[in-house]
Amino acid sequence: MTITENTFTGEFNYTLDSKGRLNIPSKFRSALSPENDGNFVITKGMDRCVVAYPVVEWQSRVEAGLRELSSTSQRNRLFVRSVTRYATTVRLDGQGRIQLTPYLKDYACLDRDVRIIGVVNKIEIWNPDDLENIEELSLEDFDDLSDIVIL
Amino acid sequence: MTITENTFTGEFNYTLDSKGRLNIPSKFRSALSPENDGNFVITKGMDRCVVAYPVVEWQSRVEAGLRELSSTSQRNRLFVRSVTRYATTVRLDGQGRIQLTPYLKDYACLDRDVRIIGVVNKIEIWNPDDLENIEELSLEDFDDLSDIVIL
DNA sequence: TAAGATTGTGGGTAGAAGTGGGTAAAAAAC
DNA sequence: GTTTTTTACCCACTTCTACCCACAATCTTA
Repeated sequence: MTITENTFTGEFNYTLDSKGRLNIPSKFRSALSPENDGNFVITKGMDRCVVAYPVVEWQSRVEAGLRELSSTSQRNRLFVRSVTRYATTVRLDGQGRIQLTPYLKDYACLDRDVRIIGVVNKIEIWNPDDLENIEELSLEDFDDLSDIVIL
Repeated sequence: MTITENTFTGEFNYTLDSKGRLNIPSKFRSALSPENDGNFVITKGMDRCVVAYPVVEWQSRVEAGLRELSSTSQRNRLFVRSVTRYATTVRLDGQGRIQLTPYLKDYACLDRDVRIIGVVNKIEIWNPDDLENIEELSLEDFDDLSDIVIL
């Protein structure tokens, strides 16, 4: 089984400690640790959150996608830069924690309380307030999309 | 026989114990335990209930669909998040019980008394009072739909 | 009907998970 | 080259979880 088949789900509340360390849910660690070097890549997410990919996910999906983007349009160039320049490979410490970069901590307004959610092939790290304030999907939209994913 | 052919039916009353554990009807356990890792996925249901899918159900219906969705549109991102963040893989303990997450327990207003019903390919977990109220509302539609599904 | 098996419920406990802090090595600054 | 800051590793403590055993009530079967 490849690591890309692993799916991250669930929601977890943690706190950044005084040293700026962030715990990673133990349910997610197994997808990161053994054959996957215990490393993953953190960078800027879409809606003011921090995203974390297992390195294989990052390489196959993100890097591959970024390579496809034509760099003739300035819009694309800006996008590719903003994704890659803030991307950092991080490693779990002995207790399963990571260290966020100052930029990402600032970008996602992470102070002390942090909410981590699993989103299929990646992990998202949020300020709890921001996550709550994200506009909920309208019911019509939800129903439309539920045709694709039958609940 | 594949697990997807299994159909859940019936209604059962249980109680959440002091540790927050919830018994799963023994009639449902056989569809979950042996070849299916004993795991299933619990998440938010449509009408303030908690739904539980056997993992294979979840993977074939939900995961497969979610992976197809492009995350470039915010609408899609909201949808994927709203599905995965509340989903948790749980395992039956030796006595056939599961542990609900605090969020889902709160969402479905589950305190002590709990009603579990089988709904074809999934299980629904309800506050008994909520379930009764829903039933009353849908009574007038029952006859209409009975034309399609002949009982 | 009696005996055994199954099921629902409760609780103890070892180990895991989350959190905090000390310290030495490494990096950066002076 | 020395000092200061930062990082990473280690250990410690608390809380929580999962596993185990127990037992009464119900169901099954001989």
